[in-house]
Amino acid sequence: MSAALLAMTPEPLERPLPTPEPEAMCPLNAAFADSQALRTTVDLGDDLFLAGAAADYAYRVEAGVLMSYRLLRDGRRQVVDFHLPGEFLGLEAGVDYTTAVQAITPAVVAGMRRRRLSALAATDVRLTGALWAASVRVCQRSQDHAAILARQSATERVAAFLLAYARRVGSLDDMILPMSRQDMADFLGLAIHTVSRTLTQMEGSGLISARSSRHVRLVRRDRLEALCS
Amino acid sequence: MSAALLAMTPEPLERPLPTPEPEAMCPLNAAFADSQALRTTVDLGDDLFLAGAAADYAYRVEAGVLMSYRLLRDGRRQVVDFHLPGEFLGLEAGVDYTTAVQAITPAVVAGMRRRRLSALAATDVRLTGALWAASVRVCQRSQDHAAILARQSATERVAAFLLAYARRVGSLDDMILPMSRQDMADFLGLAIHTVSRTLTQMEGSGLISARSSRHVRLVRRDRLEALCS
DNA sequence: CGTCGACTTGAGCCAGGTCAAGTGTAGTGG
DNA sequence: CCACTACACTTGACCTGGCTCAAGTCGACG
Repeated sequence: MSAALLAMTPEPLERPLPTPEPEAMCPLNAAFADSQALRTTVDLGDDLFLAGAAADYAYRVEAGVLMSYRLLRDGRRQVVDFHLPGEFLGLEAGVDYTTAVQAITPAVVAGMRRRRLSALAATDVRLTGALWAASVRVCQRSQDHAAILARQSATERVAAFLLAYARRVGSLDDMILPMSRQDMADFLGLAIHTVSRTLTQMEGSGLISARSSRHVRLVRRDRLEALCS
Repeated sequence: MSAALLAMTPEPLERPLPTPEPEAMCPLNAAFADSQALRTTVDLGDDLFLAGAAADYAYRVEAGVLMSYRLLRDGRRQVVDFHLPGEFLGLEAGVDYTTAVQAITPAVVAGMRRRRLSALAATDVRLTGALWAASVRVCQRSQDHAAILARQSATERVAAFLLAYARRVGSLDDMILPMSRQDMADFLGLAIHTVSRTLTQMEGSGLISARSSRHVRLVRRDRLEALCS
């Protein structure tokens, strides 16, 4: 555990990706690559699992994009995070999942029993470290997210989101946003209208350009960065 | 998705602590009880460590209350969490701490090298599990916190905070809040004035009674609960 | 070409932020 | 024992960013 733990670089929303380590090197990827991991496709809009369900499986996103979310008692929805290929789901769960996970594009995931993962981890220190490190990363992301939600203005939130997402997909210029405006809004703690207006303003002032509503290009990254106080 | 609505119980902040297992039973407590853990006192207002420092140590709070926080680039402060006796600090860090930790009352902590903790964990599966579980708990708390920050009104936030804090200290009726109004405000993502006004209103409508500004009594827990949508 | 869902845009309002005094209350020194 | 200071907290007045409500507009698909 020590080595993997110390080698870890928890990645805040907006920090260069911590060296997406060579697939072969990451014990977690290795675990999911083995024959016991079973691939499932998830249709657009379908839930992979629901909040409150027994957290028996962990998943690796093989293709597509998913979104984890919670529903509040009054029906409001809080999007916790988006999940891109290569990322893991459910590692940081306790006994039950605390979020639901839904596909926002058609997706493929590799699922693995968490018991089996635990069993493997019991004999593989590097895997243990990787599991812990994965939780740490989720934790950091969530704290970064909280900081944005607590204090930032609508413009700052949207700018931070665009930059973070661009960084995650490794996009150099333009990118497709797979999520709806509502998904973004529920992630950023804003009304859908505010997200829409903010993007329109940003385009108006030349920060971004939008080929279509889900296809944007970050024209002035520097000025967007400047917005993320 | 429809089913998710029914399944969900996204109790923010206040989910029952995941079995505060008997001290003797928890391998983490055992680890910190050993001779290698060294006790330190932290004066009120002093930092135990700063954000960005090398995360060499993990700590267990022995006495007093501490607070973890981040400073944003523009000087705004985000309080990430409060830490009561028996809780751990720094377990979920990566290479560096991402928050600073400050004592909001005089405090005593037991510190332990994380390398040593890792070494112990390498030969003790139960300790490994406990470490992981601790990260998971931090992660959940942080997601709950994010949900509150994203969507709740000032009144909902304050109510959720009071109830969660009461539950954590196990208070039946009244309790001392060790943190300043500003600390609360920075935790809840509100202006200090809003926190103050909200508490005044709550007292006005009989939800709480305040013997002094930091000594409150939850008079109508039921109605406070009702506020946490 | 019509329909439907996703998105945009406008108008008005209000919760909560800002600015600016006040009111305790705990030290501290005379 | 009483000023005097300092800091934490409260309160008021006002303003504004973002929410709500209510139409549009756009694009995909039959």
